[in-house]
Amino acid sequence: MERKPAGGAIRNTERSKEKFLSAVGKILKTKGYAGLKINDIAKVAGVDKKMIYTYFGGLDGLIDEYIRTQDFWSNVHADMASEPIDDGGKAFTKEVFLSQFDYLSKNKEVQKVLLWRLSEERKSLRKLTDEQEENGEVLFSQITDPHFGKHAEKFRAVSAVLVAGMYYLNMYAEHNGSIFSGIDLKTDDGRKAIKDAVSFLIDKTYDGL
Amino acid sequence: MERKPAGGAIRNTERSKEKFLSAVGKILKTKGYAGLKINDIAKVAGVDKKMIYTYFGGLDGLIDEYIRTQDFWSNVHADMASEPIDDGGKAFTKEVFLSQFDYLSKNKEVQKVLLWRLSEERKSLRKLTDEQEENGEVLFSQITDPHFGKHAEKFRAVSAVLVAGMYYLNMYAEHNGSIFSGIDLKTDDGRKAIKDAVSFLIDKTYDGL
DNA sequence: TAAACAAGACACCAAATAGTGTTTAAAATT
DNA sequence: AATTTTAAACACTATTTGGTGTCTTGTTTA
Repeated sequence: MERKPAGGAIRNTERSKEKFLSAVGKILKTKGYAGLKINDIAKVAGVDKKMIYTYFGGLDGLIDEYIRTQDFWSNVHADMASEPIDDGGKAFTKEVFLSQFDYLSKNKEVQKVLLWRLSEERKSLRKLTDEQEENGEVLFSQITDPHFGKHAEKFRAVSAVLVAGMYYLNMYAEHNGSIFSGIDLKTDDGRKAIKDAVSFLIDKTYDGL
Repeated sequence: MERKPAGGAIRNTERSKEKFLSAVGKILKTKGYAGLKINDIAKVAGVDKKMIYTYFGGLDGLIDEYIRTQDFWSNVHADMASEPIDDGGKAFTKEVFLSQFDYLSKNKEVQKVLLWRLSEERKSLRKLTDEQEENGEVLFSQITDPHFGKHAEKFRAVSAVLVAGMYYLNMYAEHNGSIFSGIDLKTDDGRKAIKDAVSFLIDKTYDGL
């Protein structure tokens, strides 16, 4: 019995699966999670929607597999210990936060995922959130908690506000008028002002805690 | 001709309009903007959906009127000059920011509007955003810009990050796992940690700019 | 009180949407 | 080469959705 996966030019399970998954990404990027209708996905993929049921058990299965297989935050947990840390992680924290900010502004897919997570309850998204939280936990418990000692939680709170702020501002720039607090988030100057502010606040936190 | 608006116990235009508008609010609060389907609104209102077309010209008209007639940010532009300002607006800014944070956590409707604005393009929502921006502009140009002089833009950038951060954290707490950077945003302690951090960052900004 | 008006109930249509049954033919197995 | 398997097209159903036409009857006006 045991049938080999189709490797032909016309019928090919793996290739069709890929087409579906990439169609999900394409639609998510352009229309957001609300645009993930099964008919449209099939149309974009160029494969009959029936296959979504046979391959993934349905729309939910496909979407969950998409979320599971994408590595949205690959940039972050990249190189933790590239350089020795002797400043309590100040430079490293700045680097992580600011590169996060730029990464997000470029990557519309991740922006949509952020929005998605705020809008819809979904196990696979929750898992994504938990993993991200675990990831951050490494930075805190390994590097900044030891440095800040009894003020460790305060630093975490500052981080929360800064990261959350950068998340929101990026989503805002994409969808709203782009001007927030009089700063044009779509210009390089505006974005630099935000990054300088974050940098400044990190400095002050390291100085003043 | 000139017919008086129906004031009967059974048929009453104004009352029905109100029912529709309040149904929109109720659904928005519980299910978010995606739940604003015309059939469901009519069901919640207890009035035939046909009336939505005759009164508001359709679903969009109803929704726009809802947005127009609600005063989501009434708490903010309340009392600008309650006390004399001699600290460059430090106390006032803190007060505005922190009360904003608490207000948002209590008011689910406004949370949904924030999310809505990030998700859907809509003139009436855009207008809301612009009005809010104009409102903030008063605080900046009247109070903080003069105080910070050439660093005025830097303070605006800091404000942007802090306000955006508080927006995001409130939405996050409502929908996601509630723990962000190791801080439980649903507990009083966690929320206090965030507020302390914001307060701390404002202090440092006033000290250090 | 009778006539005119309009609120709104009810039934209907059309489009979009998720999901399934049947058939075809491409590719693997024998 | 014949047979079996199954990828995938096609056609279909059911449900949800927005939107409209018609008729009844409460309410206002004359």
